[in-house]
Amino acid sequence: MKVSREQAAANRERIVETAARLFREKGFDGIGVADLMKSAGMTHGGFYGHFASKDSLAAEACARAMETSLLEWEKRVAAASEKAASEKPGAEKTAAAALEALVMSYLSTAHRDNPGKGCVLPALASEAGRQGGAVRRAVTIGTKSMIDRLASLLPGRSAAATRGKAMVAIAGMVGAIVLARAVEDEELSADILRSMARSITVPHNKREAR
Amino acid sequence: MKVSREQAAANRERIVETAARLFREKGFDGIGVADLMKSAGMTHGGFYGHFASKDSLAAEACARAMETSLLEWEKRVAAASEKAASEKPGAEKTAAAALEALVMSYLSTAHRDNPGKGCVLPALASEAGRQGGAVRRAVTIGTKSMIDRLASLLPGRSAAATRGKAMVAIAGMVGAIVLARAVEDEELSADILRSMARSITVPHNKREAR
DNA sequence: ATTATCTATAGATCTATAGATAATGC
DNA sequence: ATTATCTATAGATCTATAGATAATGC
Repeated sequence: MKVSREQAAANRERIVETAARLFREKGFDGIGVADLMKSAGMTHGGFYGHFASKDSLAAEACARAMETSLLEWEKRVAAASEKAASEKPGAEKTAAAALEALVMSYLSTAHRDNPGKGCVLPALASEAGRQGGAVRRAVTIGTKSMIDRLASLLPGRSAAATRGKAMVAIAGMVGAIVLARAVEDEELSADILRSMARSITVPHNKREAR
Repeated sequence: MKVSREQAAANRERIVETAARLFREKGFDGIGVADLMKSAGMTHGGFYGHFASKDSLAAEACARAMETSLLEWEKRVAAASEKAASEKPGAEKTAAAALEALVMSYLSTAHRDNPGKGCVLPALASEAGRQGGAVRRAVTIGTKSMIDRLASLLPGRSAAATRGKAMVAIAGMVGAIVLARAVEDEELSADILRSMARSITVPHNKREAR
């Protein structure tokens, strides 16, 4: 079963992508190397030709998943910005529209119900804290990027204030998805997502008007 | 091998308490029955005289941990209320003081650094979503109680609005602790906690004044 | 107080599964 | 990259027994 160099690279890639999905779905301890490889269409033994250990794959899969999420954010921001800019002018309005698009998609039931395709933080963050250094570093980098990206869309009097708002928003979104997934009560779950979305996107001076 | 009936009940109790701590520290899959029993001062074999399975213990430990946390909330609220009532009158001020005490303690570095003694939600929620029904039910009940308790301390024009605020607060606090624990950057970690505490306790019309 | 029974625990063991390695094949 | 295998560990079960509890007898 000799494979070309490209084929081997593609296989490795497939392992990483599969792991990124399955770890988010089942947790680091919820899926084994054998099942992982099976899902990627290979057999158990081949794994160690690509990775030093399961831990090492975990770190890479984490980093990958965070990068992918951020790329999706960019796409969403670009789409919403373009749409908003053509409708009503003003950089402020455009940023607000992009922020709203991002938040609504993050706090959707679709995201809640598909952890394998969603953000790493609500799926794995509590386990990541107990994981090895490489995983934690990936999470740290990804979290910072997300804070920065959100901050760029938020209004604020100072850079520090804006960054603070961004941290509050990210933590709120992560916590809302975590709780919405944990709770065994559809109504409550949806309510948590809705309340959080409202608190981030609706300016406070307009809050009661809605 | 000495066992009175009371001793046996005390042993069971110790297993539950030990599990409540170790599951929060290491995750459901991070600690085995043998090590658990060792930590509780017994040997592996005795476990199944007390519990049907590890799962069954997990559910009980979860429920216990949430109940304990809520009792601690009550103590903190009582202490802060008493202090506030003696200083400046008004039910509103008292509630605000109690809320602040609760939030500051939840979002402290002490809580962040001691998951074994802290809230179940940031410690286990992402895993709980994948756990059996009994664990999820315990988490659901606990989460609702926390929302209700927070709502009772928050101002709001309507019951629904207040409840929404409480959900936002809980999700924000859970997310902040989760991120603060996951991130490998002390400054960022502390900043997340601080920003979240500020966003919950400081009224928006006074936000910039600080 | 003595005897019989019950039961919580220790210690050994079983079975399944996990991560990892070695041998094999193309 | 496959297949077979190794080693460690996990949850769970089994057996024996110390010591508690209950029944019996004086």
